[in-house]
Amino acid sequence: MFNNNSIPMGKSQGVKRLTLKDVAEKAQVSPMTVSRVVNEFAGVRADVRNRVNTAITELGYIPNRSASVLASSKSKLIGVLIPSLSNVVFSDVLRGIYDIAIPANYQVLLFNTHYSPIEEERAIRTLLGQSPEGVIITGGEQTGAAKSMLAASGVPIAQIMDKVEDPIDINIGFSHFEAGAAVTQSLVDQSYKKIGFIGARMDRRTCERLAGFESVLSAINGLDKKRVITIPQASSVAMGAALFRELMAKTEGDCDAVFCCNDDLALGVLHECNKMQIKVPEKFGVCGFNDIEMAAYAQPALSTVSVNRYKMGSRAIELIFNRIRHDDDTLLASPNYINTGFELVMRDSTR
Amino acid sequence: MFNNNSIPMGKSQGVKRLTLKDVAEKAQVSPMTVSRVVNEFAGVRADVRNRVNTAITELGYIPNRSASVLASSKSKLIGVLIPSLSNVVFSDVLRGIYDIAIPANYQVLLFNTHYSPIEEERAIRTLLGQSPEGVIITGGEQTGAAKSMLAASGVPIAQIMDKVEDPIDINIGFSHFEAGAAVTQSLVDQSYKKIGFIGARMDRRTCERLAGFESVLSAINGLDKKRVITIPQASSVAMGAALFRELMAKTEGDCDAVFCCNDDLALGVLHECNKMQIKVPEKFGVCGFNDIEMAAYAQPALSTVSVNRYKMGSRAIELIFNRIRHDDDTLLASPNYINTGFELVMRDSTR
DNA sequence: TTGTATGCGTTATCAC
DNA sequence: GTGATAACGCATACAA
Repeated sequence: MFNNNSIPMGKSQGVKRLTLKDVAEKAQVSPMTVSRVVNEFAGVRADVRNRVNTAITELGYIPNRSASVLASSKSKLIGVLIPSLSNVVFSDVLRGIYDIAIPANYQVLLFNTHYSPIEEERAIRTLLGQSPEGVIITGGEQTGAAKSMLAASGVPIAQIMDKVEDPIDINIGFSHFEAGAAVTQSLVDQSYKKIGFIGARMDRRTCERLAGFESVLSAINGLDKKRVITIPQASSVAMGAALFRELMAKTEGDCDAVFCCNDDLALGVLHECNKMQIKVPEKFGVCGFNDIEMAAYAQPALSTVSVNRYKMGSRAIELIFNRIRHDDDTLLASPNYINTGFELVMRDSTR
Repeated sequence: MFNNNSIPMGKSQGVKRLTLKDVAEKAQVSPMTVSRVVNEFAGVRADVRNRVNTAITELGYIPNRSASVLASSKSKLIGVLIPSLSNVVFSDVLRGIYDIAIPANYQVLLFNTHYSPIEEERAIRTLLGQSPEGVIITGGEQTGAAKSMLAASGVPIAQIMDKVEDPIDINIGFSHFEAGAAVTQSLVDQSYKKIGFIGARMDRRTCERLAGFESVLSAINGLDKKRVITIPQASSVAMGAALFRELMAKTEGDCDAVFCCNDDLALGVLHECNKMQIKVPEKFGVCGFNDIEMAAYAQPALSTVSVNRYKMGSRAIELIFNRIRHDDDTLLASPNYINTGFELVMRDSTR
């Protein structure tokens, strides 16, 4: 590695910003008329509009949003708070959000909360200072202060990913408890007898999946806490491999299947099984969660749970837009809970 | 899938926003004093500051950024333009950016350009309306209008990912041509004789890698265009598998290695080789690009090229901060090209 | 250490 | 159809 350093440009900051007035003078109209043209108001004569538009392009005028927001209190801004950027799960959600927001001429202000309610609260404070017209936030574990700030803001709030017990406003997601239970029941049905659980990060949603897992196994007296391996750190393929080794060590191999809280971990488990020559799915079943693309291409193809990530994002912002448009019209307003569901995708890593 | 719809809240918009004056009245001081407390200016007596602070928390006051930006022309905003959100490459870059920006109390405004210079130009126009203090943008393929808007804005601009020929301001990245050439040379050195190339998306950087590939093979008379398979669509594991089949069909199997423009494609190729019982690396060599985590866990472990994605993001914003701080001090300013380099990581999918 | 006057660039509102 | 005026909420510059 080497650097090719050269001399900096040393740009000068003192670039006077162009305003409506500059354009107005050039086009021989009042600033107000320019404003009307910029905002594409109907009642401007064609020739005037043309004169203004050429002035705008010739000068390279760009409207000042801060002034506009201040004067009109319309920001065209949606705030989005997610716990992680380095997770396909959230990049898919984000795509869903952007794909609706951008064509509607809205901006997205994105905050990474790093799975911390404290950081989240700080982000919310910052966000609300920008007068967003809506907020999309992950899950329902906000601090009390955060929740009341959001509620007090008076703008539509969508809590996504998770079915939350006491939604602030809109809620879009699915029950991770049910999903965890469904996976576990499926493993039981495939006659695995000694089923373990591997989890990392252990945020609310992961804990719910674990709870679903435990509830199913408890009911049939099949729950053994030795087979539950969790860790607060972030998950990764490498972590999956490590946790699998821990599971095998702790149970002395007395385990014939594992439900991993996500596909990354499961991929690590699969890799480890290959290395240790453990036959999957005959001797050992592996199930992941999320159905990332790689799951279908693993060796053997990974059983997992498919969830509508893109849709959670896109529906969230659609509902927010509904609220924005029909704010005072309760009849036209939309539902405040949408279950995006989940689907078991059983491939070759389980029987 | 099913929905649990219930009755909406129907929030009222008419929430009067709290201002400095409200706090000032409550704390029995002037608005200016409140402003000083909010901005943590030194010269405010402790008891006054406390009175103001309690008033702020009691009322739940949140400063209006638009007004602040308008009055001070300091936005604490960095604009970031990337071509894709659903690509680990960029989520790592983003982490690098956020990890520096947020602790420095800066916001990031993120735009997805979808690999389109037209969308990019539109995004730039929108962005500049928000008075950002710096801009991070991918590569150097902006439209003429985009480039001049950026230059005219007078704020630091960092073009990242790629070594660009005529940088607007700061440039951080590496030569994809050199990287492509290095991979190809390595395959040649491992005595692969009939090397192919598989590429999707074919943006500037991918084309550069291909050019490097071609230059090395041409030099030794080993370039056969039949072995170059490219497609403009997005890449994915599935696409890698499909393109590999196409490569095999077009060359009638007369090919003993392939350089894939990224790891997703390479993973698809590997999967296909397994299915077709083609021995990797003995009969067929596979090399990817980017070194995503999964590469090391593929079967066999994937040879690839490691690049400093996180660093491209973090250095970019660090340099922008340098520019912001030392704007008028040319001596203290930083270099305007930084080569973040690359590294061949040869694993088991090549000899 | 604190307060007052003024302006930032835009839009709402009302004249013309 | 177009223009004048007064906010919007805050920070700069200066006065006290």
